[in-house]
Amino acid sequence: MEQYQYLTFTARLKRISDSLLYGAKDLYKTLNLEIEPNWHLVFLLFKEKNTLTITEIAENIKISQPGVIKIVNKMKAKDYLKAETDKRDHRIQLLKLTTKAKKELPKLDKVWFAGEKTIKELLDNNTDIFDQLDKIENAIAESNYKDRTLIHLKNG
Amino acid sequence: MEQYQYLTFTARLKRISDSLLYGAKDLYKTLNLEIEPNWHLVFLLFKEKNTLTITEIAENIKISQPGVIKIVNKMKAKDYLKAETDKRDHRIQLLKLTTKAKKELPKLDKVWFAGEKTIKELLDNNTDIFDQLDKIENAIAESNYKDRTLIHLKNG
DNA sequence: TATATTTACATAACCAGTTATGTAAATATG
DNA sequence: CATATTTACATAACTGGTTATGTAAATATA
Repeated sequence: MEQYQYLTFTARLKRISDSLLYGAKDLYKTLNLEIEPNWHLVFLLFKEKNTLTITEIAENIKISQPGVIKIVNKMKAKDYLKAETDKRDHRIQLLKLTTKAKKELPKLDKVWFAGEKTIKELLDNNTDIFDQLDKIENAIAESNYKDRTLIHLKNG
Repeated sequence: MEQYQYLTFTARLKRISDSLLYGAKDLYKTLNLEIEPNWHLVFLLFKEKNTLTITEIAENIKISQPGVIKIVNKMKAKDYLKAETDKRDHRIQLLKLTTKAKKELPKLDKVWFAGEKTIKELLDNNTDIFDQLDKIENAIAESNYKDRTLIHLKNG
């Protein structure tokens, strides 16, 4: 399949991201941590702001709002997040880190820092791929896969 | 989150691959095609060999064997693949393209070719990313995310 | 040749997202 | 000020993979 670089691109991205994801799950299990992959994205946001809403989290970590609800509910269930209703707008959940979360954060930070080192290593300290991913994301935002492909089909 | 390039890398790969995946689904639906994303990987293999087994497909398209079973079962249900049992080894399914598949293939090839053009466009004709993905895959194969991260944790 | 191991495929349970849709509260509009 | 629209969150159904485990057939070994 090596000759079909473009046609295998999407599946390849999924395979790599899956491999890192399952690796992280496995790591947390080995370390007896109650966290899951990608929760660190939420924790990172709380470094800059101590109250966040579902919508804010979704916008910032670029995961859909129902996706964020699932993450937040799991984090609540493990006592890492607590919520109170906004007094001025009862639709809004004001989310905060719990005492447990704050207490565990230094330990978790160490694990994420080690994970960051791994990614650096895997990328061989070459940051070019970030620019390339930027370009891809921007190009998709401009016109997505379906629209572009329909145009190519039309133009033969 | 822009400052956390490494920590957001995995989620980013998933997001891009998801976006391309859902785009392809949407495209096929619009074109009233009964195929699904990644089936083209299987079709591509049949260009070189007219009989394949589940295991062979899994090895070549680098999807797990249960994953391939799901794809193959769906392709059978849509009458794109047929199977007969190997007479010498009754565990083995010998898979072949159906008449319908062969008949539709020229049309499908056009769609995949257009999709290939889109990926080229999104990558801005820059093939560097393929080499970078190679490196990442090789590095993971050498030592995976979990093992590497445990070492980094240990070494402080 | 009986038993242990390996192989090929099948099934179950899970995973972390997605889209589509619903509900209730807040805001904008006629 | 009543109604329409928008917003924030919730829920359902689905996606395309994954890992773990099971089963039956084939092969290797004692």
